[in-house]
This record gives sequence, structure tokens and C-alpha cells, in this order.
Amino acid sequence: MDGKDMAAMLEEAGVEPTAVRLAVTHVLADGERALPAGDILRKVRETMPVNKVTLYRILDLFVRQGLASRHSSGDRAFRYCLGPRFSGRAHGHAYCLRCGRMACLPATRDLVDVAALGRSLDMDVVGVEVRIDGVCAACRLAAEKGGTGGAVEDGAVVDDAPGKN
Amino acid sequence: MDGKDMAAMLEEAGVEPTAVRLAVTHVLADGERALPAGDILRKVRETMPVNKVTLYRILDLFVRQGLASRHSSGDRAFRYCLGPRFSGRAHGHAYCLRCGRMACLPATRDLVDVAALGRSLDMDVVGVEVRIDGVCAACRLAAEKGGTGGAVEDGAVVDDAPGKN
DNA sequence: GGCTTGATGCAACAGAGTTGCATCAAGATG
DNA sequence: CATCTTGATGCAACTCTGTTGCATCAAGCC
Repeated sequence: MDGKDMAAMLEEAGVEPTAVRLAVTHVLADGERALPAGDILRKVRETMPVNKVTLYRILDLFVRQGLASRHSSGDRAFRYCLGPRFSGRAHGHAYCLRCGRMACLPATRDLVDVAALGRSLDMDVVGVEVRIDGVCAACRLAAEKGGTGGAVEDGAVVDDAPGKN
Repeated sequence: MDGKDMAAMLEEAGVEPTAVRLAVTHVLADGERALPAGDILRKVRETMPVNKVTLYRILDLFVRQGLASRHSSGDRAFRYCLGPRFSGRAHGHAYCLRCGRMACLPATRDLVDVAALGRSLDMDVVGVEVRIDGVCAACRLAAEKGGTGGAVEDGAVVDDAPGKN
């Protein structure tokens, strides 16, 4: 999907395709991982200055409009990835307890019988969150080679003012 | 399960059965819901004064020892319920987006094919988190009767010092 | 020009959970 | 008994993620 498609996609979702929003969309579309706001912020800032509040507002907007989906992990930060409007179907995630990376899995439907759930619960089901917790291959290898820290490599805290945003 | 059983259970798990820990266990065993630390704190304090740090430490300990399990929800607070050591099997949860209540469901095994997951992912699977998000029956009824707030009734912020803890 | 509207920035705040250090009680040891 | 250690708890201050309120700024409209 190129930039033009993305802009069209945003407009179709009723979202004005500003520069920052397009940059966020690019970051989200970049990998098959769900990213925490901090990572997204850092990546967008490689392109342009952005304020963290702006990012949070964009992410909220995207989630509301179905452009992104928000997922909880074992730690305290939500992860965001492209939502139903792009990916077509809801999907689960694999969360690595060591490095915190969260990979997107095939559609949830393969894992959970949502229809049966809706029937069995006295509840209006809006969504299903499926997360596999464990240790990813990279972290397992790192641990076997004697390291103790897992395969983390990102780091750096999400704070304000990377210059003047 | 009475108090004596609980004390024995804690000791068996290698946890000294202090008064506070027993109180926490009672609260967790009380319903078939997963509770946020704030609710647990409030309930324990109906019995005895406790500091929130103590509670968090007890919850961490319980999770490490398999006495409790920790689950993420749509909001930012983790929920805790009795863990594998008590309930025997991992289970999913139904989370109400309006009132924030999180009901425990039957065992996860009924919903997700964990074995297949372990095979298909290049990952050491430690656990599976399944959460159904939606609107519970109580909140649906409350909304139909014209209310807008859902069926919340708890409230009050989790802060320190309810007197001298 | 003057007005509104939506996107963004900035500062200050809020909630959940953590860390470091003090304290206190129960045993173990001399 | 005096002392020492150990584990559980309390308190204050902190971290991190995310929010809120208000200012600003550009684009479009009258």
C-alpha cells in the first residue's frame, strides 16, 4: 500500500489525512507487530517532530474509526496495529514476556468460536481479545547463549520535547 | 473453602498465611469475578487496615506462586482472580466495557486450541489470555431504561491512607 | 477583514503500579 | 536475657502511560 492509498483510506474512514496521521499510518503498516505508543512516537519522530499528545489523539481517533486496533499486553502499555478497516479481520497476538514484542497472528476466528460465545454469554459481544504469552524464538536463543536479558534492543523512555514539538 | 483450608493452601504454596494475605485470599475467593487491585484493597480494608504497597506485593507473590492470576482488561488496571492452584485450569474472562466488571468464564481450553498454537508459533507458550469485550446484561438493561452511565456502583479512587495504614 | 473549525502543541495533571528505606514481630543463636 | 537475622508491612516518593485544559495556527467560509 503506498502513500496515496493510505490517504484515500483515511479519507474514506472520515479522517483528514494530515502529515502526522499519514506518518502514523505508515509506522503501523510497517510490520506485522502491534506497537506501543512509545515505539510509534519514536518512529514517527524519525520523520517529523510530533507531540505525544497528538499521537495519543491520533491513535484514539484511528481506533474509533476502525483504522487501528488497541490491545492490552502483559505490561502496562497498550499496543496498536492496523485495525479491521485495513486487515479485514480481528486477529490475536503473541506477546513475548521477555522482550515485550507483540506479533500479530492470523484471524481470531481460527482460535475462538465467537458465535458460540455470543450465545453462551448474556452479553452483547463487541470484540474478542486473544493473546498468547510466552518467550519468542529470539529471546529463547539469547537466553541459551548465556544472556539473561532477552532480545530487547529498543529502549529509551517516552517523554516529551525531542527538540520542539 | 473455609479459612483453615485457605491457610493450608497458602502454606502449601510456600506462602506464610498472614492475616492480610488470608484477607486477600478471601476477597479473591469471594466471587466469580476478576477484581482490580483497587477493589481488592477496598474490600480488604473493610476488614483491616492495609497499605496499598502491601497489597500489590501480596498480589505479585500470589501470581508468582500460582495462587492468583493476573489479567489485562480494556482499561489500565490489571484484574486478579484465583489462579491455577485453586481453580485448576486457566480460564478466559468477559469484560464489560461500560461498568468494567470482568466475569470469569469456563476454562480456556474450551475456547482455544493451545496445543495447536504451541506447534504453529515459534515460541515457548506460557499462557493464553482470552477476553470477551462487550456490554453485560445489567448495563444493557440500565441503558434501555434510559440511563447513560451503565450499571456501575463501586467508584472511589485507590489512594493511600484510609486512616493509618 | 473577521469568523469558525479542526489539528496540533504545551504544561500540568491523573491513575496504576514500583522502589527504597524504615519499622516491627517472630524465631534463631549466643 | 541480649542480640541477630529474616520476613512482612508501612510510608513517601517515584515511574510510566495516558489525559485534560487551554493556547495557537492554518484553512475555509462569510
